[in-house]
Order: sequence, then C-alpha cells, then structure tokens
Amino acid sequence: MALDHAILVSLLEKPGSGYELARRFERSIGYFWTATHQQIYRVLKRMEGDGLLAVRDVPQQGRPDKKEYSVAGPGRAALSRWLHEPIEPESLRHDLAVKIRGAAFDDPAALVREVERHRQVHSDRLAHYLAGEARDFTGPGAPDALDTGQELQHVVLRGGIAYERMSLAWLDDVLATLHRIAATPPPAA
Amino acid sequence: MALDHAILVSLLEKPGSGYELARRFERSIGYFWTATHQQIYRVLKRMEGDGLLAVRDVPQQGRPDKKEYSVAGPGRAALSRWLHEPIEPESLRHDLAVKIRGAAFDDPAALVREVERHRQVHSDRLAHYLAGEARDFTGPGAPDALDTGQELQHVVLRGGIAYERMSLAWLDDVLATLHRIAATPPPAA
DNA sequence: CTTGTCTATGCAACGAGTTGCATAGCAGGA
DNA sequence: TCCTGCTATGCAACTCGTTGCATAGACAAG
Repeated sequence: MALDHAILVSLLEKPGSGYELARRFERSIGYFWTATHQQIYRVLKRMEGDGLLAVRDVPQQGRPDKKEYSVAGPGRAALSRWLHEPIEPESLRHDLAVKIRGAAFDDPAALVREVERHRQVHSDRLAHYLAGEARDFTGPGAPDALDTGQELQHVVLRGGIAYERMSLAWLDDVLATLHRIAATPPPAA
Repeated sequence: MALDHAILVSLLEKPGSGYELARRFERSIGYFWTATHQQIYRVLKRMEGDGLLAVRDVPQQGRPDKKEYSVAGPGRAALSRWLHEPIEPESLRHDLAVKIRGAAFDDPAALVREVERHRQVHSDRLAHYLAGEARDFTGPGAPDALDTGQELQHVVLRGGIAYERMSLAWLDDVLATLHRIAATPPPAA
C-alpha cells in the first residue's frame, strides 16, 4: 500500500486534485512510483472515507470543477507511523534482463534495436532530470540555501540521475556484448 | 505476463520442478524478477494446460516425487514471439525514495537507521554477485571461452553488480545529506 | 458545426501478485 | 517421542494494478 503513502507525501508537498496528482505521477513522483488516474481516484476516495484526507470543492471558470484534497491530521499520523516502520528493500522486475537471457535461445542480434530503444529512453530521462536539477537546485535561478524538503528532493533526484547514468553504461555494455557475439563465429561443434 | 517468459527462459536453461524454480527465483533469476511458489505453481499449471510446457513425473528416494517441467515446442515459439516484440522500459517502484521525501514532514534523523539497513542489504547482494561472477566467469576455475548463453548471463550479472554499486553510492549520499540536515540548525524563521 | 483536445471524474471487469493455510513424507536433534 | 525443518505441491481469499469504457464542459481548428 505504498501508493497511499506516496499520495500523502505528494499532498503534503502541495494539495491538489486527483487529476493533478495523476499528472505529478507522470512527472516528478512518477520517477520512483507509477500510478494511473483510476488507481489514484480510487485510493483518494478510500482515504477520504477513512478520514486521512480532507476534500474541498473548488469551482473553476473555463474548466470543470475539481476536488482539492489535502492531508488531514490522521493522514499525517498514518504517514509518520509508516516512516517509522522498516520496509523491504525493493525487488526488481526487469523485463529486459529476462529478454537478454532469453536471447540465448533465439537470435541475439535481433535484440540490438530493442536495447537501443531502451537506451534512448534512459538518455531522455537523464536529460530531463538534469534539466530539472539545474532549474531547481544547481542552476543560476536556484535558491542559495535549500530547506530540508528541498535537500531531500534533491538527493532523491540525484538517485534518479545516478540510476539513469548506470543504466546507460550498462546498456552500452549489453550492446558491446551483443556485437561481440555476432562477430564471433559459432564454434564448429 | 513476463513471469511466463521468465519461467520459459529458466526452464530452457535447465528443466526443473516448481519447487526448484521457486528456489531459482530466490537466487539468480530472482535478482531481476521475483515470484512466490504459489504464483509459480499456478502459472506452470496454466502453461502446461496451454501446451507450452511438458511435464514428467520423477520419483525420488528419500523425498517426495516431483514434476519436472520442460519447454515444449509451442512454448519456445511463444518465447520467440515475445522476444521480437518491443517492451516498455521498466517503471520503478522505490518505496525508500517515497520515505525520504516524506521525511521532510517528520524527523529526517529517524531515517538514518533505515537507510543504513538498506545499505547493508545492497552491500550483501553486491558481495554475493561478485562471488558468483568470480565462480562462473572471471575466477580461476571459470571457462576460458564463454558460449553465447554464458556471455548473456554474464552481462546481466554485470548489470546487477552495477546496480548494487550505484545503490551503495547513492545511499551514502543520502546518509551524508541526512547528517548535513541534522547538523544544520533550522533557520530562525 | 463537427471533430479533436484538454481538464476532470468515475465504473466495471479483469489479471497479477500476496498472504494464510493445508498436506505429506522423510530426516535429525532434544 | 515430539518437535523442527526440508522437500514438494496446492487451494482460497484478498489486495493491488491495468484496461476499456463513459461522461461532460470548454476551447480551438477545420
């Protein structure tokens, strides 16, 4: 149920509607947690029913009204409780690694394009992260002194940057390996 | 449904029972895909029903009989089909990152122990990977020339090693950031 | 004036993954 | 002897997450 907690954190950083949350999950939060709008609406409704969130109807001009959610006292308490209990280190689900090992039973060369495509995605993400870092933390317009929240957001962002850099280097390694395999004539067994 | 494909790859590398697969998912395969034995048994049954797998009853002495699964022709074809379709780059689910951002609304210092615990887990995993690499690929007893399957297994393992190294470096960064925050007196606002 | 896009919310059905429990033979130690 | 632990398989219930679909107002382009 970590989606609950991700929503609590996001709403503490800034209250917002389900729609707005869904967009945040495509952006900053989405870099370490994903969720679709259906999931978000369902969870918001449940958490509101449980008294963890407060709602406020916000009429808007030029667009549909929205429900702005914010964290209520019990929500903050629930988050605090979660922060103090240990969690399991993440377990990966890496489809591409399965494919690479599977390629031994098919044509490894056919994987090159796929790996290159993934490389491009990681390269784009890295550029996006670096732009965000320059804008909010290290660039000319960024604040001189960061508060605790900003420090923590920055270190999480640095994690994303490190992850993308590591991914790029590894995918290059994978490509080199695939090329080496293609260049090596199969042993005349 | 990538669990299906992970199972196909694992059974192509070596046929085995559900129990054995479950143990592999705690070991090598488990480094990039996790599954419990219930999930595995259920999927094995379904795939056998679909004709993707063949079963063979193997009586054993001193322990219960087992069902040894192996990949049938249609299973191999299904894997090949999957290998040729593009997949989405993974989306992360990183609980710890949520916690770190959430700590801004609680006590950041309380997170130090948790982060240290995670650091230990990654450190252990790294040692385990490096031991496996030395045993199978780079150590004295390892084969001089690797075949395609071994090359691909090695590059996936190198990915795991790179991931753990990156994680350790980032967790050190997180710890340094937490200490810096604790040392900085809050601004007298 | 119709079509498409953006904001904004939601239902229903399905599939994937987790948790708890059950069974059963064999081995080894208290 | 009883209890624990390992191999080996499985059911049932539940939660989490995904996919497809629906609604509805405002605005811009054709």
